[in-house]
Amino acid sequence: MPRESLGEFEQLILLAILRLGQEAYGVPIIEEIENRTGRSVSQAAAYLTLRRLEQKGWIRSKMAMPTPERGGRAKRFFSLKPAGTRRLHAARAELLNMWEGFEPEMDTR
Amino acid sequence: MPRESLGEFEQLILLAILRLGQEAYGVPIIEEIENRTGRSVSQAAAYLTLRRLEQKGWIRSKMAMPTPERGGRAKRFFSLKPAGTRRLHAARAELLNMWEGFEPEMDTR
DNA sequence: TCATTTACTATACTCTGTTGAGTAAATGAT
DNA sequence: ATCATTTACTCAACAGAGTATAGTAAATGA
Repeated sequence: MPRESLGEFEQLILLAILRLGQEAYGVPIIEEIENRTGRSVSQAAAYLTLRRLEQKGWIRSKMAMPTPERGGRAKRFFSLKPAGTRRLHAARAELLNMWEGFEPEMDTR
Repeated sequence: MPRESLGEFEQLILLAILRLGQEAYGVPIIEEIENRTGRSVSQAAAYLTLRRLEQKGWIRSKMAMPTPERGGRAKRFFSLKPAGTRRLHAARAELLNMWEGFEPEMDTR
């Protein structure tokens, strides 16, 4: 059985979906994480994690029609399910509580 | 080879060490995480993660003398090494960037 | 001497993260 | 039409991180 808490990368994926809203499909999700964290994200890692998150019931997905542009294949769009939003919220609350009062130390390297 | 980024539980352990300062040994580390996150932490999970973090060079440890109290065995005290502080800082920065502008959505439920 | 308390360890296993390569379906050029 | 190119997604194998169950070790107190 999967664990209740979010993995570190799972959390980034959920946050990217939250941020992207209607535009949340594989490629922009990867770009969003790369742009905002500075790390590089492989497609395989992203899509596999997306599938696992869907299996756990934290996100849902739906295929869309292909778009008329070069290489414009059909996209699979993702959105958060209530359970996923709750997990994200819980993960944030945990970290805020752990950081509480120590933000200054953190910011001065 | 271990990965560069912090695992989800590793991050909690490092934060507990940061918070506890001179008092950072196994038992209080576990209690700090339990009290601030509400989840239960097994001793095995904590000590194993501590050992792995030390092997990676992110924390250091030192055995202290036993204390004169019932069951007062020698404690192993932990402290952050510069590399660990940097990883913690980087993990926080990544999440802040991902959350940026979306805190309100997160707080409403 | 032995039960009790505090602190730490061993082992095995599952879940999560990462890599390297590959497939599929669209358009554009010749 | 055919084939290179672009965009989007998939497979399979493995390494790393997280968890559970159980147990050991070294103190004190009765």
